[in-house]
Amino acid sequence: MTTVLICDDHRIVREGLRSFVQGVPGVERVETAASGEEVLARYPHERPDLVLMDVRMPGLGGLEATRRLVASHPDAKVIMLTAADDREQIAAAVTHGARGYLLKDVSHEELCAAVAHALDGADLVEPSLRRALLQREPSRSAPPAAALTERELQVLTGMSQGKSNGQIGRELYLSEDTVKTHARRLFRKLGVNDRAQAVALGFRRGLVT
Amino acid sequence: MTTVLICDDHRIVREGLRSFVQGVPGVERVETAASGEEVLARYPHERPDLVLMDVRMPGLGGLEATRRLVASHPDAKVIMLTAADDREQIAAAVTHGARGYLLKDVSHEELCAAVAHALDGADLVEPSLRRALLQREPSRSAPPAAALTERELQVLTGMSQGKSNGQIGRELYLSEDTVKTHARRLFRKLGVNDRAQAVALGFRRGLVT
DNA sequence: CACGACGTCACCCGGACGGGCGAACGGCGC
DNA sequence: GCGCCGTTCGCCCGTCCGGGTGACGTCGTG
Repeated sequence: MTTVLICDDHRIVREGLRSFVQGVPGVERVETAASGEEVLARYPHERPDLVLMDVRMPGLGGLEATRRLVASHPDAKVIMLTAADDREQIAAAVTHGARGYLLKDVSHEELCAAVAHALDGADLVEPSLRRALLQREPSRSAPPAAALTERELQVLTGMSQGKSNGQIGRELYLSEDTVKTHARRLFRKLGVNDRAQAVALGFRRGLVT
Repeated sequence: MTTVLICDDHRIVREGLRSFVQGVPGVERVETAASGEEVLARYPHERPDLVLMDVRMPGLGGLEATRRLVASHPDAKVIMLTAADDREQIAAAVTHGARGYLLKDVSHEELCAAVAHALDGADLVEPSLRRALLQREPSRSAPPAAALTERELQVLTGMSQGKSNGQIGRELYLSEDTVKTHARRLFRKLGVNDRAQAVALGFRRGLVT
């Protein structure tokens, strides 16, 4: 029983993907989830053979959801769906444990091929994106793109809503000093040095919405 | 011959929408376009009865495309598709000439109903969004969403790239004090009080990328 | 058990930021 | 000509922010 689990917060995208994936030979069941949290909750029971996950989602983003899923289920196969041909996002997707990534603009054939290959167990990359990746300078050995912790993500979310450290602290029942500690740490991880940069990067990577 | 034209840069979304819309009684032909430019080019020849347009698209955004389309074809019916339940975006959609707006998370039934009503000639709003709009305080009679000037947009862009006021000033050949003046003004216009909020709003409104 | 990662809190300090205010110039429209 | 707007620049001041450092507790892993 070959099952594919689709995760996206937009019903339209879920249905679009479903109609695409249902045509793939070998796929017998297609399930859908509307959030990263839902995937984490359902995966242990349903054990889909492949997860198609959108990067950009409210709450747990696709990246973080994938990281956690792969951490607890190392054999999980995740293909990340990215809206834009953004090297940052793709690199992030791979470092977070995704087996592959697809542009939301893929053709029916490309998606079929990708799903089929992934079900075969092969890691894969979308051809046009592979080219984009290969074009990049091989110099910088890639900062490991450290994953944010739960708290750090909460603080970043607060920042993206324009809240001050004090406000974030009150909402999370923390002291302002603690929020500042989390802020410092997430700045380090993201490689930025102020909240504006952090917010911008958060949006670009789909950590916040 | 009732025709609906779907416009979105992601094939998956286009196909998802197509599968939704094709089920609507009365719709005989469903066309798709991948950009706002394509819609403007094809509309005069194909004269679709309804256009479903995504707000977030590279190049000509959905808002600008709608504005131009309605300017040249005042009888054009456009339903805007928004990803997030964002009052700002919806208000913008309406002021740009859209007859209605839908969340990308609509159910099949909601979309069918919306399309059917729009084809009937009625202006419409998505129920869950209407509620969100009605919940807002009726006190503030809507700040006209003042447009940013060229300079202000440049400063905001710099902010979204994590630059300090001094850096922005050096790049634009301005004094830091001048940058701060533009910053203060764009904060006022956007209704925020620090750069992090401004960056977040910039991303949400698509002012920066 | 010891170690590391995470979370919580605290202190100090310098600098960047944000707000209020004033001022001057050029262009545009009436 | 007058007024409005956008742009440019300056000053003051309070404050929040960001960096450094230290500390303590709790987990889970090795």
